[in-house]
Amino acid sequence: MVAVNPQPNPESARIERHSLHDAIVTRLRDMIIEGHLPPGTRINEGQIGAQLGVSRTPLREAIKYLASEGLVELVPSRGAVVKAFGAKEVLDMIEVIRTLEQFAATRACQIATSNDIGAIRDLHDEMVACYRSGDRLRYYKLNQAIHSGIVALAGNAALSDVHGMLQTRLKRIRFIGHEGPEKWANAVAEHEEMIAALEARDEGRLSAILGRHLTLAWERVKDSLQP
Amino acid sequence: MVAVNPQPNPESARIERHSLHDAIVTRLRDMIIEGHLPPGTRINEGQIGAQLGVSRTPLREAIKYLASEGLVELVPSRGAVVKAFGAKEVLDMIEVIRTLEQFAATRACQIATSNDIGAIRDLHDEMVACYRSGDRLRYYKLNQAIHSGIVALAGNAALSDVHGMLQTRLKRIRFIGHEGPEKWANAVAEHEEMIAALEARDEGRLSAILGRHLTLAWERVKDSLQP
DNA sequence: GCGCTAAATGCTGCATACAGTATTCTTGAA
DNA sequence: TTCAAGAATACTGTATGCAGCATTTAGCGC
Repeated sequence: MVAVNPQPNPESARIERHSLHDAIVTRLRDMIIEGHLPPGTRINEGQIGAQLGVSRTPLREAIKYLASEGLVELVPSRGAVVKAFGAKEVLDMIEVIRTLEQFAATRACQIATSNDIGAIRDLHDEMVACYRSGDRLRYYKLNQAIHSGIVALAGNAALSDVHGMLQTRLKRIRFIGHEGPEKWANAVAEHEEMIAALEARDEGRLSAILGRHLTLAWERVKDSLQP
Repeated sequence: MVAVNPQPNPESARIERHSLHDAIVTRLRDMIIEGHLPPGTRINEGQIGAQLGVSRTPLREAIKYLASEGLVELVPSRGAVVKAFGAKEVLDMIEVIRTLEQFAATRACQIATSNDIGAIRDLHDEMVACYRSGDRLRYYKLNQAIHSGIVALAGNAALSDVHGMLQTRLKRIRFIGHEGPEKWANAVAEHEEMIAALEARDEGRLSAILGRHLTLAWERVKDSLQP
């Protein structure tokens, strides 16, 4: 059975010995995604370090890690700034994600077990419940988990890896996305179709729906972006 | 015109102010790719730092960067080890690369200018010359540059980004690949077809050839891998 | 009052120092 | 000889200090 976690935490089974590094990376990443550190912000090492209660050294290491992830940009002699994505860049990312998810869909329909698909279905049902109750944050996280989950069904670590990376870069932007109620309803309906196609193991249909879904995701966010 | 560099160095136009970080990252990466630091090796910060003539601090930051790139693995309290890829992982990476390159091929045939394609052709011709003269290292670098170049023709930064990342992880392995003379000859012939399809802007054919090419790339390397 | 220059402040980049943990070596007994 | 336990060593993880660069502010001429 393939791992399907909301938090793609590899080896979450074993105890966490001690890893300040991971803690800082995760914390910083969340601060960026949740908008505490808006795009364009210069990261002041002294200030953030004091805020997190750590010295500059491990903080700097975490920043370098996030720089490689593409969330921050390293400017020589001026530190790191939170990366800002323009409309074209976002569209590009979405198109790559579409390509990856469609590839994943094909594989998933071929090799996924019923249990695997059932796990996705459970996530979906939970997500629909959040939709009905208006729990936006939780809905959003489950939404991401479903997409990551389908990708995970393909059983390809490299695929999950790059997909997760692009998804992370887009997280802050997609969070803005589902604004209007009717758009939100559409998104839920699309997901419903997705799950149905997955359960029917209909590669072509799943692929088509995913493609459409991401096109609509683009429609939802594009107006809130700078050129 | 899209950038087509053997070294995918963004903004190589502007002067390099000072960036020990980049220097160390590049150096370390090369040491891993070229096999100076074989997979499984524990990176001794003191030793490598002394060897490169830098203190541990910037070296550690570079290591974290490469960890995010997937070239090294961070083991708590035991530092970093050079990541070793098994056969399945390599196959997975190749399949993702195939997906990405095929997507790129479609776009490239649509939007690339004749100049762009001419640049790729030049790289190819140079590569063939290296093949004839037996300049393996240069051949290898040009080979990578051609693949990166075609991807770059799609004009999608995120695509180039993830493709480059996976290609980097595979570099050391692919370098082992082209061993036998007849296999090498095959690879060159495939490339010839690729360029022809690109010049004809034949999306389908280019895509098919790229797919075949990567399948054969897998055939070339798979035997030299651990399970 | 406005623009330009220069001092002063703040921050980054790098090195070093120290504490804690893993690993290796040594010593002793079975 | 082999194994085990403890000491010694080596290395990682984190903090701190200092030098150099960027930015801001103050002073001065116009």
